[in-house]
Amino acid sequence: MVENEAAQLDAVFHALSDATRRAMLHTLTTGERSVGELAAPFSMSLAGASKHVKVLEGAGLVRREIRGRTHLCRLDAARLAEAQAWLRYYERFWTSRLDALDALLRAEDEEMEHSK
Amino acid sequence: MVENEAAQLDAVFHALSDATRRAMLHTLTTGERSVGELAAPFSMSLAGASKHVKVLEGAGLVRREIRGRTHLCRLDAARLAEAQAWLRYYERFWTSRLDALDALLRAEDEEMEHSK
DNA sequence: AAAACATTAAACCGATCGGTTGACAGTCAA
DNA sequence: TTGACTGTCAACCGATCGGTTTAATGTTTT
Repeated sequence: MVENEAAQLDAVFHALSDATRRAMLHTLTTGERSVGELAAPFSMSLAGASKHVKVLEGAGLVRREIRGRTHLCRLDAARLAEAQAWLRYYERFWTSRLDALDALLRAEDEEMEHSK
Repeated sequence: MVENEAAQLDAVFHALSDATRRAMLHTLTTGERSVGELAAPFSMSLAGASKHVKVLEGAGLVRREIRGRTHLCRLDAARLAEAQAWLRYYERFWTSRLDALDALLRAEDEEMEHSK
């Protein structure tokens, strides 16, 4: 479905860029759901919701188990972990202010250490 | 530009769903860059790259300072932090060692499924 | 066998996307 | 002042998006 690493992230971030799909993922954190159950909260045709589920599945965020006439969906968070790993690289650019404060405090500690 | 919280996430995740824009963000981690400098690595018209920068700016990931005839861009990671905060809610679905093992085994199953 | 149910498939719609080209505007240097 | 430079804007293109409706597929119930 998705070949390389970049395309993987493309698919995951694109899947997450829609509020309906994010809500579906949130629902799935409380347990597995059929497509119909996932669709219920939205004022949208079932076919429309089904396409959202397919996007989530295509991004690897949801796995589907066909059981009789219902399709049971459950969350697969591994790809979310990859997305977070990507974001983690940028953590230092918003924790830097805290880091700077930390460094400042440590320098003060050291100074006090020297002067005592 | 972006009103509510959901639309905010929409914009950020959408901005991140393109490899060119992700690469631009990565470049900006090493310091500020003009639009031309951001565009240089890509075989793409300047106007095309300029539109990517605008998407990043619209999502609040980049701030721009117009300085003479060049537009200096720098990373603004606060919105990335919000995206990560969203993802953090899902951490418990992959941080468990059992979950990780489970995911691994399922991935192997899937691979065998594809190769048969 | 027939009817009800759960879901996808296909065709279609307008909007947006990622990209181009060409014209334009502001700034700097000769 | 005349160019060169940096960047945006506007119009356009084909592809994809999010959504619909209608039809079809397969499953369960009666």
